[in-house]
Amino acid sequence: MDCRLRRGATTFGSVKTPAELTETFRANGLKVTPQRQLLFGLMHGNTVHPTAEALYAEASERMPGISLRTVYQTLTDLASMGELRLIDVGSGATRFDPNTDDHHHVVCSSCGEVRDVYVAGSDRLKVDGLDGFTVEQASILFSGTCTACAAEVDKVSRASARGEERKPTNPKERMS
Amino acid sequence: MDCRLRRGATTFGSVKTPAELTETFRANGLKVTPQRQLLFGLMHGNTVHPTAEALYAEASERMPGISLRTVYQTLTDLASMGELRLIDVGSGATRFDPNTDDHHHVVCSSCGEVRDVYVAGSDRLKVDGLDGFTVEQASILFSGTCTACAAEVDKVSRASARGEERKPTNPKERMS
DNA sequence: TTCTCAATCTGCAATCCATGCGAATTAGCA
DNA sequence: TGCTAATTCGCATGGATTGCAGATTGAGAA
Ligand SMILES: [Mn+2]
Ligand SMILES: [Mn+2]
Ligand SMILES: [Zn+2]
Ligand SMILES: [Zn+2]
Repeated sequence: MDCRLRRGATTFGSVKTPAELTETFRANGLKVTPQRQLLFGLMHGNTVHPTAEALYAEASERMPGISLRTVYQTLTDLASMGELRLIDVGSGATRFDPNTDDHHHVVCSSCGEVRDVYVAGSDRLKVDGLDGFTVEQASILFSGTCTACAAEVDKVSRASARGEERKPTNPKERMS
Repeated sequence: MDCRLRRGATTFGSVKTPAELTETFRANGLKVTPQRQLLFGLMHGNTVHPTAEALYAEASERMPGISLRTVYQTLTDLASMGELRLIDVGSGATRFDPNTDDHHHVVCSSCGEVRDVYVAGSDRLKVDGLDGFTVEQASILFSGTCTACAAEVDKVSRASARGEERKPTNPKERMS
């Protein structure tokens, strides 16, 4: 199937609904607690690739007192059941992704935004140096500048050309 | 040029020698200390993608008393001058790579070994979902099993078939 | 060569992210 | 309704990296 077809789809691909996750948890002998249900809901259709801390912040609004420990616990459970992917974009904290399709990511080196990208032909890459390695998986991380940040940079450089003050930079960044 | 030509080459590509790095440091107004020279040497031609701790261990043998802080400092300096690449294979600690060629990596999910791979055609990938993003860089991380670990697994499974004990697993692993 | 001082080194504290642990609580079932 | 294993939660712990400041030193000046 052409990956492009996925864009604009009204469903969330193979992503399970909170109700389905409830089923899955019970089927695996795990209890379904209010905390877990809340997190099922927060992750469903979530495309921002949040960190545990970010989810904890959201969860805390709806359920004051929920612990960060429980957020980590539940996310780990979901991941070990294959309902969630752990993403590392090199920004320090692990990001969680309910999209379990075969896809990759772009990260904005300015604001840290992470988006899904679908890559065609990644399995046909000519790779030299494997030297016996049995490759089971490939993950591609693109990095660059999102449209919003590009606009911002543009605005700033124009302002700078007018001799105005420079705006402060945004987040922390590492790995060339 | 065909990447394959790089294999078995007698030089280290664009990698600078310790002497050249000394030049570069002085040219940038940085002092050349014994600690830095030691690290220049330890990194030159180093293909294992060591962590800071690993380098610290090596460095400590030749220069007892050198501090981990200095190792980090020097590696960071080298990286910010573009003489070193920071690699994140998701194993927790950043790995340092004197190979500044355009290349990618394979990591063995069993023993953690990291090897260079040269990928042809990565710039011709069909990527969907970029949605305005300006991509400046793509890094591909392959993961799988190295030949040594594959042999080990094979040996173990054969032993297991004979009813013997199973060997313990190796390192820590995360991210599917 | 000696002087001088900014750059560097080192040890330790602090930070961030994540996990271990154990007492209190609770979901799910009899 | 009551039982009990699973879960929650707060706190301690651990790994990786950076901040800080006093002691040390490379390298240009005299
Ligand atoms: Mn994703
Ligand atoms: Mn490399
Ligand atoms: Zn951005
Ligand atoms: Zn291996």
